[in-house]
Amino acid sequence: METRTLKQILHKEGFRYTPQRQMVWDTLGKMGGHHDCEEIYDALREKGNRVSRATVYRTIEVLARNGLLKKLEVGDGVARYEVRNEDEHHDHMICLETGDIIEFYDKDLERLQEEIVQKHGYTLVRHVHQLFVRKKS
Amino acid sequence: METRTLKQILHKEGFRYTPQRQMVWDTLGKMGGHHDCEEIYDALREKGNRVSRATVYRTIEVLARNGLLKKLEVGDGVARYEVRNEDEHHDHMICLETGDIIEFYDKDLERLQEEIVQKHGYTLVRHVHQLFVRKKS
DNA sequence: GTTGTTGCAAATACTTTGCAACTAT
DNA sequence: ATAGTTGCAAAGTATTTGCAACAAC
Repeated sequence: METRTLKQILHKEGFRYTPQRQMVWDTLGKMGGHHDCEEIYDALREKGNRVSRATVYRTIEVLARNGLLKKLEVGDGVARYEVRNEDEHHDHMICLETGDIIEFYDKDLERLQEEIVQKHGYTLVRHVHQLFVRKKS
Repeated sequence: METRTLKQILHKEGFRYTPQRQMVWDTLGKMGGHHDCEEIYDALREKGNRVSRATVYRTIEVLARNGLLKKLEVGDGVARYEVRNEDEHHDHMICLETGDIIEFYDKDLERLQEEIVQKHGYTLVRHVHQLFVRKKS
């Protein structure tokens, strides 16, 4: 149940701990939800932090590579990120009317996917499951 | 069991029937599988057809909008397209080692998705389900 | 003849990269 | 001191768009 600090995690992976990385991480944590780099960049600048877009992109990449963030691509050409919660996996439901992104998890669904993949002689590494929906009329 | 020609379909939707659109459609049909615009463009030029990239992009868009093509985005920033088969739906399994795209369909999975969406008060419009896999070792 | 379509090149949108200055270790 | 990181602007990649010439209806 050890909660490592960002500094510890970065060091363990051979990366350096910098104020910019901490800022990006903190901001993402405070924002919650799913955000693209531009939003993160704007949020940082608004709070008076001096960071470059390039650093945001690079930091996001480092954080995602180390499992701290989860990348979400909805198909509009913009990558969004969310803080990854170790012990909680979920997929997304995207409302076509409002753009809302709703998280969901279904045990049976997860199991079924594994079975399908196994049946084909593969091992499941990760998956993307997005349900594009509309409010029930 | 009426198989409409591309010409008929386009006309019905208020679009014009042009040799370029027919070429793109034919090429996609002959190629089979999943291809991005550049591949379609190249295939066309190799066969001596004079088409512009812009027309390929625009034609693909028209065909996809009218349900003739299915767009597939794997997360590498390139949209791929495949000829849509009216009465056959499938999802994709992407091999991380070889890049192979395997199609699969599972009835239970489809049903389960519907249930989940309903449970949240929505209607399922479409979905993206991609399983990123690795050959069983 | 009208209006949609094409081709070209320029523009766009998001993301990546080269490089010199800088900073964590 | 060394090697990774930053910021900037420039480059990249995939895709879209303005517009004049053109072709479908």
